[in-house]
This record gives sequence, C-alpha cells and structure tokens, in this order.
Amino acid sequence: MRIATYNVNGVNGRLPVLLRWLGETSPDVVCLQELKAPHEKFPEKAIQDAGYHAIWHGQKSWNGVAILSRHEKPKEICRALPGDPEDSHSRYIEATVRGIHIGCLYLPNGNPAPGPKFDYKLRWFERLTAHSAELFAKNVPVILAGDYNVMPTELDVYKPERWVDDALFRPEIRSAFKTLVAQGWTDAIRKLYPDEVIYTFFDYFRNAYGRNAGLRIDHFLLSPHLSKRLVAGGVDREVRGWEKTSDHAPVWIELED
DNA sequence: ATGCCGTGGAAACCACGA
Repeated sequence: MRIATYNVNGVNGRLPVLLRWLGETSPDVVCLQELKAPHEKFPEKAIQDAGYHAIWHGQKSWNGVAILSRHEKPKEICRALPGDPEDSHSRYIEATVRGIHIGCLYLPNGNPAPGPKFDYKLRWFERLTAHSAELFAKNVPVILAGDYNVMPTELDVYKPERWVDDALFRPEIRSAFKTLVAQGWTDAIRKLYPDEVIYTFFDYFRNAYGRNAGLRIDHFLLSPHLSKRLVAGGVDREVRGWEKTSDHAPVWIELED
C-alpha cells in the first residue's frame, strides 16, 4: 500500500501536474495540503476521473487539506484539530482508509518569528501533540502525514546556519517536533534513510531546485505497528522540475499489506 | 541576507508562503 503526501500550492493551478503525477505513480492514498480553494472549487470531478475518492476541507485563498483514496471513500473522523474552536484555518482532516487512521496536516509556517504567527504555530503544535497522544493511546494503526513546516535536524537543511532564527528551524520548533515523535512515532523517511540528505521543498527562486538547496519539511509519522510494515519510501523529486509545479515535491511510503 | 517566484483574490496591488 502506497501512501503519499503532497503540498500542491493551489490544487486548481496545479491540476495538470497533480493528475500527471497520480497517473504515473498511482498511490493508494494521497494527503494534499495548500488547496487554496474554497470547498465548492475543489476539482472533484477531475480527481474522480483519475480514479480517486476524496474528502476535503477547503478555504478561500489559503490553506485547505484533502485525503484521496483509490479503493474506498475515506471515512471522515474529523476536519479540524481539537482544542481551539476559534481556529478558522483549514489545516487538518482525519479519516480511516482500510482501517488505518490517516491524519492529513498542514502545520502553520510561523514566520516572522517571534510574533503572533509564531505563537499560533506553537499553539497549533501543542494541539497536534495532544491529539496525537490520544490517537497513540488507542493503539490503532495511525499515519500523521503532511507539511509540518519543520526541519527536524541540521541534516534536513541545505544551510542550517542561515535558518537558525527562522520559524521552521528555531529551537522551540525542533524541540516541539522531538517531543511529538518521542510519544512513540517513527519518522518514516528518516528511518529508511538514517544518514542521507533528503529534501521535499525547494524555493522557486535562485534556482533552489537546480542547486539542491532544499528543506525536508514534509513528513510521515507512523504508529508502532505500521512502522514494522514500512518497506520503502522516497521523494518524487523530478516532479519539482515539471512546468507549473509546486514548490514542494511529493513524498511517499510503501507499507507491506 | 534577501520573497529575486508563485498563487489567489480583489482590483491593476496585496497577503501569504518557507
């Protein structure tokens, strides 16, 4: 079973790229972030024609998350992270597919830091950590996939010294990620490639992709018995080189059936 | 060191992203 996560940076502007990638790689389940479309403008028909059922939580202009599945319609559990009814951003959707709980998340960017946006990021992270603890305690198969907007270690940044004060790499955020993982989750890509430089994001400018000046910020966290089923994973790096592409590349993992 | 690029929405610029 192949599960992918992809920050599309505008699901409609990116539709040709998304459909081509779906056609070429045929993931079973896909978590999408940054739809940048309200609910009614999600390209449901095109995605259905590509062979996928979908649930999504859109929002005008920004954010927006979706879960696609080839086999069955994802059974929605919730479409917001618990803990703040005032939070209006569409950044989380959770469903089960074939008995696996899949949380699709788009963690706030948090820049500029310090400031209110960074505070929001820290609070959002705390809510995620509280929710993940509840999921973990249920002892069910769980995947928390998406754009975490965190480089976990120096290995995950092309020039760490330039990012120390950035909201994606500040000590508080790396520490929050570490605390989350320490509940018992497995960072799937890091488990498969403990020492390799792997990036999932490349800025549009300064030829970041050509220079391999990237960041690893899109992650899969796996619950213990899914971690045992992990057999492969990687980044579809070449997609980042396509025309009219997102600044993120799709990331995928393969679980033994 | 830096939105130099890109998107969406409203308005012919702005907010936002990482």
